[in-house]
Amino acid sequence: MNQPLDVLLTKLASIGRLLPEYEAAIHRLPFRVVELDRGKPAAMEGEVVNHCCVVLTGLLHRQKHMLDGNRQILSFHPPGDIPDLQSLHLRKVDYTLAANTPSVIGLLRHADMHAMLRDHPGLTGLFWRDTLVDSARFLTWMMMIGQASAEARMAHLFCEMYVRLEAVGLIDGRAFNFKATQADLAAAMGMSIVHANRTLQELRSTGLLAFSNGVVEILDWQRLCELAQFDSAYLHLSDDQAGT
Amino acid sequence: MNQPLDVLLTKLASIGRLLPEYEAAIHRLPFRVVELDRGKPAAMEGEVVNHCCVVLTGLLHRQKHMLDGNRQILSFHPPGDIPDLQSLHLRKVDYTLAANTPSVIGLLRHADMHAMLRDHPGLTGLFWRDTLVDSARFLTWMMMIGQASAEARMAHLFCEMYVRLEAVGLIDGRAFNFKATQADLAAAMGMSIVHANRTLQELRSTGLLAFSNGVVEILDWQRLCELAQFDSAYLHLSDDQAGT
DNA sequence: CGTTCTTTTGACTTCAATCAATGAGAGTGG
DNA sequence: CCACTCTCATTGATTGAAGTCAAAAGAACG
Repeated sequence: MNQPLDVLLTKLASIGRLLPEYEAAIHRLPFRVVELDRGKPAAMEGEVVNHCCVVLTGLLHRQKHMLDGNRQILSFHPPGDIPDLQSLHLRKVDYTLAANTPSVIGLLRHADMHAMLRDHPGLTGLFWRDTLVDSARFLTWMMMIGQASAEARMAHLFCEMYVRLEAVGLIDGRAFNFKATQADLAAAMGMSIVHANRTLQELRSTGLLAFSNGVVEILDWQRLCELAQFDSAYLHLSDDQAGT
Repeated sequence: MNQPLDVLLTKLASIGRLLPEYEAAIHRLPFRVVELDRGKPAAMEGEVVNHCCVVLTGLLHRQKHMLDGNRQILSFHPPGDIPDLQSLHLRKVDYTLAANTPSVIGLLRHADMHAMLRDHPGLTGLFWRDTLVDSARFLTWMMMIGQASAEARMAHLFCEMYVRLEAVGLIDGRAFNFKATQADLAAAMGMSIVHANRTLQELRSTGLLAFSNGVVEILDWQRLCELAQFDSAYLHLSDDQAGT
């Protein structure tokens, strides 16, 4: 059965135990499909929402603006993610969620999700866990932005995208799609566009990766991880799924 | 009734609706009191835990180390916080939780908490919400570290501490205890110690605040907020507590 | 009181931001 | 099909913010 929400199931299975009962419940969930052009918002800072969205294809990102207009990209969201799952309990969103690439999303009504979670408390734990993994990624990003060199930061971002996309089967050999512009990368890593460009050139010239036209190819995973000081533990893929 | 966990109730009430039924359930929760000297860890990076801790007095912080030894302080936790609440569903912790000030904490066994949440699904929502507010703070920190000037970052930290401490009644006039060293502030804001020192001097000399011997006094809240571009919305105090 | 931790200062260096152009490609309309 | 416009990537020159190094001065603590 090839249904739109399958990628969500893959994602959930990658971070926890997904019982057949839960799969069935999720497949019963009503959703509305929406297409987004690049740059178009799915949720705006300050808005109060009563639905969340699951990424079906494409790539979304969250960003937050300072009062003076500067923006920080907080995270990227490949298919399978529910970037605004926290809106279930924090209905006023405090970031902008936008399409980084032309994307297709599915809108899930809070009411439907609450009903589903009420009937399946174990699924509540899995969704909660998903928001916690989200949070764990922020910890690592914060550490990288605060402490790592520009080169390490940039390398780390590519490492993370590689591992996360692999978890949902979106890696083709050693290459994957990542259409973020250099301005996006700069906003994500807290550096200027010019510096992002030069940092990328550094990574390319040392033969760690290729990146052009929105396609990344990892050329030396080993050295890339070393440079990035990358340890995928923080993504909590298939580690303790203990539960009670 | 003046019980050790009262400060936890105050904290929970500040971010959501705390029913009498929930208060009673929390007061029935068994816990073990532990005292921590400054610097002593309550949880270590990589450890698998089966309890979490509620801060009763003092101040804890979370920090994460890069492979090369650099550390980033991720958050500070005044009384009422459960800094490692996420361990309920992410049992392998990926940060170190340590006492920033000599502190007293209460250890809560996961098993007891799971049992309590099973009996009170609405309380599950409130605890979930707490972890989401935690996460929302990371978003803002990340934005500040990535985009703001050193002065704005530092000012923002003091603004946040003020508002959070006020929510649990730990502000004395315009002053509050905050015994972090300048090395801690530097590690929290992603800057060098020397620069943290100079940034603090800047804040003092412009008459925005006083800070010495672990006591902060806000001298000009208005201007401090402006400089920090501080907007407390991200702390989600008493905003939408909608639920289903 | 000596030891250790923390704060502060000055001098110097470097990483990264800013400013200012120039290319390179993709899409549009005449 | 070719100008025209956009956006995005790239480069060089310059400036500036923040890091590093080193040392001194205070505080805190047995």
